[in-house]
Amino acid sequence: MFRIDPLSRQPVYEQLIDQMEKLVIAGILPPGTQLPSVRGLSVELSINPNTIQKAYSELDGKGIIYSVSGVGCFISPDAPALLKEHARGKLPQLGALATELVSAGVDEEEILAYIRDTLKERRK
Amino acid sequence: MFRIDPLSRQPVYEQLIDQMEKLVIAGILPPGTQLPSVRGLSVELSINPNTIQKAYSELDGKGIIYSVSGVGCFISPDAPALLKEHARGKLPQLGALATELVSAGVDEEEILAYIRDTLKERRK
Amino acid sequence: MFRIDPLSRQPVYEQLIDQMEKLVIAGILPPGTQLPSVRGLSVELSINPNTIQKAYSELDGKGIIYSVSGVGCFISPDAPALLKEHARGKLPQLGALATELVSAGVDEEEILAYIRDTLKERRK
Amino acid sequence: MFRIDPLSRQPVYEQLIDQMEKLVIAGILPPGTQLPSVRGLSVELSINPNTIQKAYSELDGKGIIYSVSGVGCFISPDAPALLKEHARGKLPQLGALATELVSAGVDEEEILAYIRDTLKERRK
DNA sequence: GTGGTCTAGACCACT
DNA sequence: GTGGTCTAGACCACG
Repeated sequence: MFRIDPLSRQPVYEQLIDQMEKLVIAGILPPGTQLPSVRGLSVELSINPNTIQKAYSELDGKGIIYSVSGVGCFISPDAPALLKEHARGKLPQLGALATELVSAGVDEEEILAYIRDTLKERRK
Repeated sequence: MFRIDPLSRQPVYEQLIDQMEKLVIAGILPPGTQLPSVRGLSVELSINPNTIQKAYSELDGKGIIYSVSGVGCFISPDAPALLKEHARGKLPQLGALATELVSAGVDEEEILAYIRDTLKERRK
Repeated sequence: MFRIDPLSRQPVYEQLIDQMEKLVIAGILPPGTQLPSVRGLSVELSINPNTIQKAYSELDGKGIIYSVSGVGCFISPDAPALLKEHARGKLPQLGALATELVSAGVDEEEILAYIRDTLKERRK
Repeated sequence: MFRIDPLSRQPVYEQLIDQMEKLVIAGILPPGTQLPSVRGLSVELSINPNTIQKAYSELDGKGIIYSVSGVGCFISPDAPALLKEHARGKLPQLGALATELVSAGVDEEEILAYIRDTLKERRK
């Protein structure tokens, strides 16, 4: 369910958070779904339980999941809304990247065409 | 010439590299230009000389600059070509970001319009 | 009779205790009243019997209720007195909270007015 | 500077957070102040560095402090405003406590008088 | 030196 | 069994 690259510069717990958020956005983890237990996931991914805990704890802090002590962790009802809200905030990041490419001599139309193609590919 | 934000999550030496590369791409630092000395830049930016050194040696490793012992560092003749090559490699990154936004419910047309506007703004 | 929020950070058994105590203070559960059986309450609230048991035994330890083997649990004659005694002990806690708010810049009069309003609301 | 009670039910890292916030509100730690280092504080309080780290990390997440890797942690410029904003949100908590006391038979005037006295004491 | 991440292993409270 | 906290000790990147 999760794929971790321990060699990545990105911390393991952040990889977990990112993947969890993508699964929620994709609707694969709808609100109310119970997440794998801290210990269970830790053996499955051969990662220390504390690292899983840290990821879950941050997601809890963001309101993406809620955890009931002694029971388990669950996707929060507000999770999809929160994440969609947050996504729109990444538009400037995209604009900056595009600007950087154009400055480097990549043609504007090429960029737009590339994005269109990528998204078309996605729809299949 | 350089603006460093010591509070940024991005390491100072990476900020130096990024800005140097942008200046080269913009043609402000054409090939052959001599760079400020490590010591000089360190006092100007009030940054540890080791940090400047690290940025310079990474740029050297990439072939963006070359250093002549006892004389100084200079922009490499291949620098613009190298950087433009490298920029095109970032297209997939842009596609991934766009895909992420669309998955989160941002409209495709909104994304393309945003990029067009950003680039139009840039041309002014 | 009881409302349990399993998502609350407060343990379920403590929620039970608090609500039981409030019912006693309010006079809804006068001394001598028999409490619901552990098993009965557990199915009614869909809660683990152990959790009910823990709440009852803590209340027993405080002297709020007493349990007669094979018969059931009952509100102790001293319960109202005990609880009122205990309530007065919370005054310092209230003072500390008020002090904290004032330190944070909340106006003293605003605090007193808020309390007056809250209590007036209660009397309705 | 900090007093930790390892026997308290409240986690050590939360005790640290609370005390830090109170010091900021009291103006003892104005914005820009550098906090004790993770390791330094850990030996001073004879607490594991990870626990200090967790406290700092949560304060960073809230925006109360910001941490510069390799340099240190500092009180954020927005810290006082953030905390004062948050404090006003505790008014309902105070109202609930007062209601509980009144239900238990404590006189309303006694409560108000107690608060007034506590605050008067504070001003000295 | 600094903050940040990770592992290993332990203990606790709750259900 | 669950999540949560804590300790001990290690390693990394940064300045």
